[in-house]
Amino acid sequence: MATIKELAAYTGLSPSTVSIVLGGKAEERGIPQATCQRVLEAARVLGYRPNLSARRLRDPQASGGLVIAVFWAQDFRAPMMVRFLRGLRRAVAEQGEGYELLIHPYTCGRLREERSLVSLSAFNAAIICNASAEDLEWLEQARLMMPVVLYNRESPSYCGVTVDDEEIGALAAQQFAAHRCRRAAVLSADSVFYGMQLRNDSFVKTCRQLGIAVGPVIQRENSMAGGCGAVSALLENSQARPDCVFCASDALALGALRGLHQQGISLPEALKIISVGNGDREAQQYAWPSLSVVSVPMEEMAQECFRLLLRLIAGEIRPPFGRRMEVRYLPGESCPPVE
Amino acid sequence: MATIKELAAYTGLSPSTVSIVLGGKAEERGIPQATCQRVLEAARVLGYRPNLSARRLRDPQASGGLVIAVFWAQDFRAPMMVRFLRGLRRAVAEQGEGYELLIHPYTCGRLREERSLVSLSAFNAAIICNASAEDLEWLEQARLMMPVVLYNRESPSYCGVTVDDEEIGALAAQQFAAHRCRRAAVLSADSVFYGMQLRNDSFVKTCRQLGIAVGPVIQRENSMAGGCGAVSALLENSQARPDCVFCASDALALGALRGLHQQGISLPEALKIISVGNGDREAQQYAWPSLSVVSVPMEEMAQECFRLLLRLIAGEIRPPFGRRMEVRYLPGESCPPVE
DNA sequence: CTGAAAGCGCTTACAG
DNA sequence: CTGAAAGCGCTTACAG
Repeated sequence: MATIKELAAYTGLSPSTVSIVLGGKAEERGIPQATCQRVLEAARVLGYRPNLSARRLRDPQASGGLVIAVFWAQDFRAPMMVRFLRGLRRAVAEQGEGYELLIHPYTCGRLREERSLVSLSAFNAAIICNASAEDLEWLEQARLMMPVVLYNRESPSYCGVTVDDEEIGALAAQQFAAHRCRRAAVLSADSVFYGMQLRNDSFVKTCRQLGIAVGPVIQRENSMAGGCGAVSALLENSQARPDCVFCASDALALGALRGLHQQGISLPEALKIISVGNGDREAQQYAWPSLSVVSVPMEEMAQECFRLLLRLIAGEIRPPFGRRMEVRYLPGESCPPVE
Repeated sequence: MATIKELAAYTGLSPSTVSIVLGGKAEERGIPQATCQRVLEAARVLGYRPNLSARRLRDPQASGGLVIAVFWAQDFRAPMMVRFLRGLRRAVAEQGEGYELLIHPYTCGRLREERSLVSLSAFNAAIICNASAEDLEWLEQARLMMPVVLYNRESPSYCGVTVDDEEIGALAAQQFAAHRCRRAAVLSADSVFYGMQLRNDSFVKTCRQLGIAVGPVIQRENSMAGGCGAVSALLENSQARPDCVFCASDALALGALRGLHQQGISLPEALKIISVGNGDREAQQYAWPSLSVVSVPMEEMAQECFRLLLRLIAGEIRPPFGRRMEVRYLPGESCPPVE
C-alpha cells in the first residue's frame, strides 16, 4: 500500500503538498492544476489508498467515538437481524450518537477464528449474537480483554442478555390448556442453540402437568420451507391428530400455515398454533390467520446489550452480569383469546 | 478522554508500562499484580478508553483495510436491507475479506446533515441507498471527494446501480394481458422515489396498449397494514371491479392478500396479483397464494455496488458510470403461468 | 506556491 | 521489573 511519503518521492513534491491535493484543498491553497494532475496521476499509478486510522488520529472528531462490533452468525434468519439492529439503533440514538456499529458476520461454531476479537485494535467492544455451544466454550477459555456482551446466551465469565426460555414454553402450554386442547405437537428446528431445547422441554412438561398429551415432536430446517414440509408429518397419525402445535419460530409457523391451507385444514377450529415470536411482527399480524406468538423482545434485548456494554466499558459493572428480559404472549387468530 | 500519557502521569509509571498492562501483557512481561491494580484503577477513575485509530495505526493488519459505509435510510422496509446486506456480504467474500462494513442509518431527505460524507476521515468510501430527490440534489452540488456509489439511483456525477423501472411495469401488464384481464388496478406507496412512479406509469401505459382498462390507482403507506387497508378501496366500485392488481411492493401485496381473504375473494380466479418483488423471497413463495412478482435483483445490485466501488477506488472507472441490472418475472399462484 | 516540523495516541523493540 | 525513544501515516500551522 502506497503512502503519502511515497507519492511525494514519486512526484518530487513534499508530503504536505501531496496531502493538500488529496484532501481536496488544492484550490484554496492556490496549488496549480498541473501539480494536482501530477499528484492524482501518481496516486492512481501507485494505487494509493488513504490510511483511515492515520486520518482519524489527526481528527479529534473522528477519533473519539466508540467502535462496536456486532458479531452476527450468517446462518441465522434475516428478520431476526433486522429486529436486533432496530433495537441497537434505538439504543445508540438514546445515547446521542458518537458510536460506530460494525457488522461482523461469522460462521456459527467458528468464532475462535475471528482474530479481531483478540487483537484489541479492530474495535472497542463487541456484542456477540447467536453463539453456538462451541463458540461459548472457546469464549470461556479465551477470557477476552475486550468488553463483550452476549446476546441471548448465558456465561459464567461474560455479560449477557437473555429471556426466560422456560417461560416461553410454559406460556404456550397454558394457552392451549385454556382452550381445552387435548393433544399437542411440537414443530422445532435443527438447532445449535440450547435455549430452544429449554423452550420445548418446558412446553412438553407444562402440557403434561395440565393434562395435554404430547404427540409428535418434529424437527425441521428453520425456514418456511421446513415448516410447510412438516405438515404432513404432523398430521400423519390420523388416530391421534394434534389439536394444537407449538412452533419454535415464526418462519416454521408461517410455512406450516401454508401447508395447512394446502391440506384444507381450517385454523383455529381444527388446529391451534402458537409460535415463538422471533420474526417480523407485521408478518405475524398479517398472516392468514394471524399468528399467536410468545414474543421474544429482541429490540429491547438489543437495546439492553448496548446499555450493558457501555456500563461495562465505564467500569460500572463487571462480568458476569446478566439481564433477563420478560416475554409476552400476543394472541392472534391462530389461537384466539379465550373469552 | 483520558490518554495513556495521562494514566502514566496519574500513576507515576511510564506510558510503556501502562500500555503493557492495558494490552493484557502484564504477565508475560513480569509486571507485578500491584502495578496492574494501580493502572486498572486509574483507567477506571479517569474514564480511559483506548483510541482505536492510534492502535490501528500501529497494527499493519488492522490499518490496511478499506472501510466502507453503507448509508441506509431508516424508514425503508427492513427486508430490503436484509437482501441488500446479503448481496454485499457475498461481494465482500468474493474479494477475500479485508473490508469493513459500517452501517450508517440516515433519515431520508437529510443526507446533507451527514458530515462524515464530507470529512474524509470517517471511512474510505460509501454506498448510498434510498436517497430521496432532495438528497440527490445535495449530492450533485456537493461533489464529494469520497468515492460513492448510489444504489438504485441515477446521477450525472456519481456512479450508480439501477434496474429498468419501466420494464418492471411493462412485464406485469404483459402477464395480465396474457391472462386476458380486462381491468387493472394499481396499489402503490407513498414514495419519495421517482422509480416507483416510472414503474406505475409504465404499467398503466402498457395496459392501455394491450387493451386493459385501468381502474383505481391507490396510494397507501408502504406496509402490510397499508396493503390490507387498501382492499376495500380497491373493490369499492362494484360495477367496474378490477380483475388484476399491480402492487408496488411485497409488503403491500402481502397485506392485500390478507384483506382479500377477509373479504372472501378467491385468488387467482376472481383477482390476479403481481407485485414488485423487493422483499423476502421465501415470504413470497410461502404466502397463500404464493405471490407472482417482478423481482428486483437486490442482492446482485448490492454486489455490483461493491464491485463498482472497488473499481472506482482503483481508478479504473470514473463517475458517472452506471450499471443497469435485469429484472425477472417469477410466477406464483397469485398469477399463475399461462399454459 | 511549496516544504520542514510537530504531533495525534499508541506499542514495541531496546536498554538498563 | 520499568522507562526513553522511535515511528505507524497523516494534516496543519508556520515559515519562506
